[in-house]
Amino acid sequence: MVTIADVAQAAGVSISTVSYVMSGKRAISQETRDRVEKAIDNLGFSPHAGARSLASRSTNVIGLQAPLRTGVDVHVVMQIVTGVVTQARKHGYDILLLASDDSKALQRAAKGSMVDALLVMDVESDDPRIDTLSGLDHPSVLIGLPQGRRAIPCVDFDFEAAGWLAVDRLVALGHRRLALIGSPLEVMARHTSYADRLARGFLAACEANGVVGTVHACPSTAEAVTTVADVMTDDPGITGFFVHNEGALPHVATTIAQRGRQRGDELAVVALCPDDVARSVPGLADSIAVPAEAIGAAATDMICEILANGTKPAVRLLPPALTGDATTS
Amino acid sequence: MVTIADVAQAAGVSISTVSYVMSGKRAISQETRDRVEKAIDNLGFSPHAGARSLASRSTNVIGLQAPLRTGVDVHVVMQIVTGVVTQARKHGYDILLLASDDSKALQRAAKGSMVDALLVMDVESDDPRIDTLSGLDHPSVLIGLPQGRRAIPCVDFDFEAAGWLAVDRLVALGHRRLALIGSPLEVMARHTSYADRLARGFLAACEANGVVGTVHACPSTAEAVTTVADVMTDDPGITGFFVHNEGALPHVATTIAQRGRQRGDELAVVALCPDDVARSVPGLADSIAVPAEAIGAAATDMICEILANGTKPAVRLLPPALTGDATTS
DNA sequence: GAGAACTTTCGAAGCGCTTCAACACCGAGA
DNA sequence: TCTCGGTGTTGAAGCGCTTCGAAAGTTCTC
Repeated sequence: MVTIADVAQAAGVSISTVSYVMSGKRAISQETRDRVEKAIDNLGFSPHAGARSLASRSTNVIGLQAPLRTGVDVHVVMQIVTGVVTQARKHGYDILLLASDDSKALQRAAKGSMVDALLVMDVESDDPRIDTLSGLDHPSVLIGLPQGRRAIPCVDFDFEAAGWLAVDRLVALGHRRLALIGSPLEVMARHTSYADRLARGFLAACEANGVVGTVHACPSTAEAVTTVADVMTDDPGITGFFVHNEGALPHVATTIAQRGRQRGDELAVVALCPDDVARSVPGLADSIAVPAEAIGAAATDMICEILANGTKPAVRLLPPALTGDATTS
Repeated sequence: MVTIADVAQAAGVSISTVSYVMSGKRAISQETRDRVEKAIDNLGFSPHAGARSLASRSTNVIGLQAPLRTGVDVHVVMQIVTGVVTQARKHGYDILLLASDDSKALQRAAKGSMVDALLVMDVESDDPRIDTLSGLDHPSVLIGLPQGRRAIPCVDFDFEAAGWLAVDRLVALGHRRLALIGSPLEVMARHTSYADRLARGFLAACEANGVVGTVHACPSTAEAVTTVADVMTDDPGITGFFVHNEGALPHVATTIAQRGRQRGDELAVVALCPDDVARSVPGLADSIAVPAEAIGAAATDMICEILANGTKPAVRLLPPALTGDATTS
């Protein structure tokens, strides 16, 4: 193993000079700097992460607690993680993936000085982990938006605004009875933050626009077909659909298209999902993109800024935007 | 911050005694052990990961290079990662998620002493990373099965055997003309290890059984419908289908079921995908499970064993098994 | 009853790095 | 010429832990 001492010797300088060349925390003459950098390259030196973290009291690692269960929104989770990992590297950080989604895992990482900060995904309304995080002296950022006091900074997509946007679009297309085909029942039941916010925005917008809107839970499997069929049978007047359910989307879109053809109706579907998912569903005119990778990147930026400047807690919501036909019409 | 010195003082023993209590590397009397453990609990001590890795020259972290791109098989990737992370914790290891999928990332992690070992997913036939790994003095395991010399241990699902199993099943059901509806063209084109192996097993089994088998690339979007329709039109004699394409599966299954009803034919579909994906597709009688989480766990077990015992490189392929109706019939 | 053979505990030397205080050197101002 | 403020560099003191060699105490064995 090549150590900083080897580099120092090769460059004919002291150990501390090498350290200062690497960190840039003190002025070093160009000449010495060149010599040291050449020695580093020649020897293929890279500093020992553990030694560094011991001496500097920081690890350059961020802990990420991601919901690794298969289920709804695998694509979204994956893209958020990608965004986090990629952006973190740009700030010089690495990502430690925490195994379980409980408070213990967070404490273990923090108290063992394995990470400088924590990023937590899939937060529920009054998640016990929020208290845990407050008790830690490591900064943290939530990806999601819990209810109540917001002691911890949050980053998320603005699902409420997305609800409004979808309704506006459907109303502009002339639809007066709208349905939100949403997350599976269990997700709605446990009041997952985003499902709640989306429904709230959707319903408020319907009311503001003077149109009728209903919210329907929907399994994210092929059974979605039944759900949509039921909705359409129960109220044949519904002509505008807003779908937020990755797994169900293809089934739902197909079913609605078929029915529309059968009935000779002008039915419209606005989907809420990542752009590439939307593109894989044929005949989907309108969609609102969930900028999953951007969410991950934004959360990472925020935590890096906190680490760098010690800034205050904040909430950041990424605004929704229509893609597809709507943008060109 | 609570250090080992605080614990030692509280327990009235020396620092090394505390260390030995934690590591178990030397005999400590029950009495002292109790006292030390109580002190650890009381003070809420957890050792500093960096200090530990500096002194012990091992990090208890495994680097994982996962393909984080969205696309085919998100579920499979996610489940493998879950398997890795979960199993790693059982062995006392944490997972560092590498950002990019190139050799640089591997070297950075290894040479910076950030990890004890490396786990690499999504390996292609002659992947440059294999040479990189050989050059490192960190052990590594591939999740996948590259061609050629196998200097690095590999763990994967036995796709070739899965091809045989599917054919056996379809033949047993009386089908004499079979089609493999496989990965998207780009995956087949770059000769991704698993796609090749699956086709090889499928075709060999067809020949051995004296039946006709053809292999078809298939987009993993709704366009899969067209592909299957074409296949069925081109050769109406095909009655047995083997589908390995997560995204396409629901579309393919539906299309085949419809056609079967229209034509009054007994068509059969065997799917190759994780169990829960299979369950979400209605009317899917037979499926061969891709034990994605088990693959991740097995790879982790292997690397932990190498770390612990310095065992030799090996290849481990998890055998396929039928689930669904077939298991009960 | 003395030495061998354990068992249990401890002291101290690092592991490779960061960082502070201090030093050497330089040209500038008095 | 002497001092002063910079600038560039260094020595040494840790950071918190592991681990080796040895000491101290205990039990056997002949």
